[in-house]
Amino acid sequence: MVTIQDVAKAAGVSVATVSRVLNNSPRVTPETRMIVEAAIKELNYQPNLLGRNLRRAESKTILVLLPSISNPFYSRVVRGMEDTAQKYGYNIMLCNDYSEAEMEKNYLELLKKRIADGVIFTAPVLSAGELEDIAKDYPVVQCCEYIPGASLSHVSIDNEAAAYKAVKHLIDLGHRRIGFVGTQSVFISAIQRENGYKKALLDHGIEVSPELIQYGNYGFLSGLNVARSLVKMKNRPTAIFAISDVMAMGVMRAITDCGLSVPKDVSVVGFDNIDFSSMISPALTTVSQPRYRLGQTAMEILLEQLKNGTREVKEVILDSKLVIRDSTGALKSAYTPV
Amino acid sequence: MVTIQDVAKAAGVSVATVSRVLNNSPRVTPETRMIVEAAIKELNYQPNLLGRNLRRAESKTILVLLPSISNPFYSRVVRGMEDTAQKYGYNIMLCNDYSEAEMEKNYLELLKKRIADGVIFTAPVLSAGELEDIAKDYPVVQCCEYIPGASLSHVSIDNEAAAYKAVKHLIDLGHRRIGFVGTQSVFISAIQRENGYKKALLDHGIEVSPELIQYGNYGFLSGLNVARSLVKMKNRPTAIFAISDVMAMGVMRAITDCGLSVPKDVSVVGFDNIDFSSMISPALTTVSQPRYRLGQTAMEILLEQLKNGTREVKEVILDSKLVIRDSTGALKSAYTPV
DNA sequence: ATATTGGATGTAATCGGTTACATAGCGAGG
DNA sequence: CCTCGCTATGTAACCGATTACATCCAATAT
Repeated sequence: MVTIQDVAKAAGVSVATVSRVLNNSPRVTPETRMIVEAAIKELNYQPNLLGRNLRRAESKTILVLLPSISNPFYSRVVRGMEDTAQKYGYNIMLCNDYSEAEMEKNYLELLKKRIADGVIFTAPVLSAGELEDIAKDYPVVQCCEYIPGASLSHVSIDNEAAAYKAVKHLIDLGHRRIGFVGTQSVFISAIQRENGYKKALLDHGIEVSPELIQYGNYGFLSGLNVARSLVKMKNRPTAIFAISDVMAMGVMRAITDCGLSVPKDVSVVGFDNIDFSSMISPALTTVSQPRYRLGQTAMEILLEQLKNGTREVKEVILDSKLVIRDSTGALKSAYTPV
Repeated sequence: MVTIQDVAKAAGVSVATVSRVLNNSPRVTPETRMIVEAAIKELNYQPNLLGRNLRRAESKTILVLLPSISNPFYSRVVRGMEDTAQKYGYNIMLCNDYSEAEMEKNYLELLKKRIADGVIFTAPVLSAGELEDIAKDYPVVQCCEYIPGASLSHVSIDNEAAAYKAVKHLIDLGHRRIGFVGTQSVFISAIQRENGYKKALLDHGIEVSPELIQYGNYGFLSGLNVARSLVKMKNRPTAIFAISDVMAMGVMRAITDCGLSVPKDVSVVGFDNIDFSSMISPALTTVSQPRYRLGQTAMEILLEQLKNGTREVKEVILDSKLVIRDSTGALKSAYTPV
């Protein structure tokens, strides 16, 4: 392995000078710089970052925790983080935590072991206290999901407003019996989306019926199962709002399995606008989040914290928008007055 | 930050002894071991891996290059790699190369910079020569895709045999006009799957018609566009084999867009068995690869190479299987004799 | 009692960089 | 001609671990 020593010897200078060239110090004569650069090229030298990072007490890598790369929602978010990190000379370490606290804790050890300088959570399952403990020692940002109580930076959308918009769209189409397919999870988005659903109903004089609210576990199959019970009701809903596209796909399947059709018999709205939501048929009406910008902003906040050493808590809310496709249609069974 | 020095001081021993405790050296009295361990716990000490790795000249992390985490095929593959790496005390560094040679080269610098000890490619776009250059200095394994010429280890399935099986299934159902939707890419899987398609036809006395072979770029939209031309032919195929599930979804959309139905009018077979292939309706008949084991095996080979310092070239072919779902059906327009 | 041995522990070199401080060399000003 | 000051470069300490080698001590052999 070629080291800075070899380069120094080859160039006939000291290691300090080589280091100065590497770090663009102005205290180097143009000629010696040329000589050193020639030697670097000649030997095909790359500095050993373990040595550099040890000395500088930094690793130039950021931990990014996400539930699983199989969740298609996060790919654009990650892209935003990647691009931003790269712009500032950082690498990211992408880790699947599979929504397991133990996994998250394991990966967080990398901070203490100096393999990473900071961490972005996308959907933490750790408690507010645990997160705040980390944040005492290291920069932390939450992206997408966040823990309301914790005094930690986060960037996210207004899930309640977004869900409100989605349900209002159904109401505007004439629907009055609107089912909800969600989860009883720790994630704030699930709670806020449910709140948005209820608020939209109430604001439009529609009663919230508990039997129309069903909980699954984010999966396709759970969406399917849960929706089946909705569809099989004697007085079934004419529209269903699901808090994720994958669950919405389960809902659509439940509907077609029962011999009904989307949107003719039941309209369906999802959430997230994953790529597949436009590939299925009928294409899914859903809520689109600014995923790239979510990741980008989170990374910028983190790197800012790292640079300044500050721990200022920033809360950023980005806009979302409803994408209307083919899975929603006007209620046509009756001329219900709006 | 608490260092090994602090622990040594707190325990009243030398750093060497602490290090020996950390590394389970037998040359430590049980009592002093206890004292040291108490100090470690007391101070909540974690060794700085930058120091350790520098000294040991290793990083205990493996680079994993994949086109993009948005490709749902790779999530299980990565899981197999992750679990295996973890078992042997390694971390993985997951990198999206977006099928860009420049990106791949950038990430490979991490090897020379000592941030990673070896690399697994899933779908390299670099040339055989470039890959072999890397392999001179570092352990390299190809997983899923590979470059036929290169003398590098790889683990993969027999794509030709798998495609053959898929097409034979269509033939067995009575289909004779079978379309092919593929890509003209650098990836061997695309070539082998096309070969398998052709071989299956020829082996069953069916002529290969160039007009039934269409190329796109792996995307949903390209699958859709390309399939549209197949479906609109006056003498349209009664079945279509696509080399990826995402393309197959495009194909299905093209068919339904034309007012036809799957599988009644046209049967469709995909490839990869991504999660979504069972969520859409009709559920897609497709080829399932042992994704977890692909990743696991690749990682095992890599770590083996790393441990032994050998560069033995291993070529592992795992089994695949056809998963028959609802997108394929018997040809019923005529009683074609088999 | 002394020499020998072997195991536990300590001392210090080392990995490959960065950087504070030391030094050398040169030009300008008196 | 000497001094001062500035700049380019070198020397060596340092980051936090590991580990070869040295040392110390107690137990055993003679």
